[in-house]
Amino acid sequence: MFEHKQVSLADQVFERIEEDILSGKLARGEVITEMWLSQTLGVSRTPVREALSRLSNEHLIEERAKGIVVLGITNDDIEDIFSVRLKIEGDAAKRAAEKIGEEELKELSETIELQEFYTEKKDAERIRAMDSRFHQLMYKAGGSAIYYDTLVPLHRKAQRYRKMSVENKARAGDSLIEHRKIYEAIIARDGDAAKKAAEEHVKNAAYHILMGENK
Amino acid sequence: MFEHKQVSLADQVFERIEEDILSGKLARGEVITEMWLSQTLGVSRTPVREALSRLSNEHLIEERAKGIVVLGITNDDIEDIFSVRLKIEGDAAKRAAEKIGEEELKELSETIELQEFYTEKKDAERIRAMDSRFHQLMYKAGGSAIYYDTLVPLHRKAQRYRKMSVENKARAGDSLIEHRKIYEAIIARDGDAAKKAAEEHVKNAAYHILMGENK
DNA sequence: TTGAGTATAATTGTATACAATAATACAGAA
DNA sequence: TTCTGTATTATTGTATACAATTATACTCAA
Repeated sequence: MFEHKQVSLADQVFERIEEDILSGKLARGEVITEMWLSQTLGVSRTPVREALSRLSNEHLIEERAKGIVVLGITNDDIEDIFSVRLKIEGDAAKRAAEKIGEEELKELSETIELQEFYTEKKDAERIRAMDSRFHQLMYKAGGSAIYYDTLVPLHRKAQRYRKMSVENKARAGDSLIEHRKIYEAIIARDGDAAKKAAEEHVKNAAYHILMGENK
Repeated sequence: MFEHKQVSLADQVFERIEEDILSGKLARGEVITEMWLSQTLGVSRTPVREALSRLSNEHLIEERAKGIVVLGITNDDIEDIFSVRLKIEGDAAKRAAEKIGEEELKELSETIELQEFYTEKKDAERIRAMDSRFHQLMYKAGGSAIYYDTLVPLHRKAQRYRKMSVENKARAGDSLIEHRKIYEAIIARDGDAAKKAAEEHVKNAAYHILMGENK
């Protein structure tokens, strides 16, 4: 099924550092060096540099003359992310409903099955993975590289931000229900319903993550 | 003024290859290798790889097992780019009007002055540079890294696509007028007017670039 | 002729070595 | 003490060397 292409050290390093930044393990403002990362992670500077280059593109770090300063994301960033997603994710869903192929539909269905399974087992880590997979499949199914590339990093950042999004049981259950609703609209090839459901889903996720901050 | 930070070989290589891809010099589907680029450009593989990594992030190339395949962008991509920009660039302009600082305002003003100067001299290359600068300053002035990072690559791609956007004199003049209108709204701190002007500008650019294709 | 299997070579992924640069510490004078 | 200039050192930028992988070509048998 989900064929795993050879995952390079650079990829692993990227995932690891991104995770550490978004989860807050690497604090905003902290200054680190390539050598330190290289030694800590037990790889040479080459894959580290490649990972840092990507992180820099995504504005998660800033490469200074001497040392790398961790930027991470702020609550304001999260607000902006949902502000943007609110405006375009609906259209991505609509396109998905109109263009998705049989194979992708099957993958989407399987992803939801697994999400349900892990939600019952309360396996937060895998719930997150399925959430990512669902959204990425949906973005991809629309057939637009532009929408995909625009939305994927936004979703990644929002999802991993302090592990807030699907951490608690209530939200995990709601999220599953909302995914199902989007899926149903897509399989029915109902673009408008998919758009509406996706927008609702984004709105709820935004509400949860932003309100959750103040608890 | 516009302080030029040390520009690395990797940066130069990135610019060069991006330009070659977006202008069509490197054709869609073409397969190239790191070594070939390295020799052609007269640098080692290291900066080439760094540049390729970024290009890959932007979906302009695809790194295969053996060789790199040029993706570039299609007319459909251009449509999608304007579809997205149409939805969010207005808000970016609105935020700019609300949050811009004195220093940035001055830069914006100077950029328009220069754009006018180069438009009169019909210096297409520099007109493009000023167009980029204007938009990037506007995105930045809004104070949101998310909007900035989302919009900059979209604008870059649209602008360089086969050098269509500000190539002919008529569009260059209109573009200048539209920039002025956005600028006037921003300096008046009128968010709604800025939003409207920016949306109009995007709409006109889209019309020009998409209709221009069919001539 | 065609197909399978294997050897070869080309290409990428990673590590290391070297060069350039800039921040820091320190010394010395005012 | 405080400021300035210089030397040192830490860090990044680039090149090269090495390892691993995979596509391609070739050989040999059916």
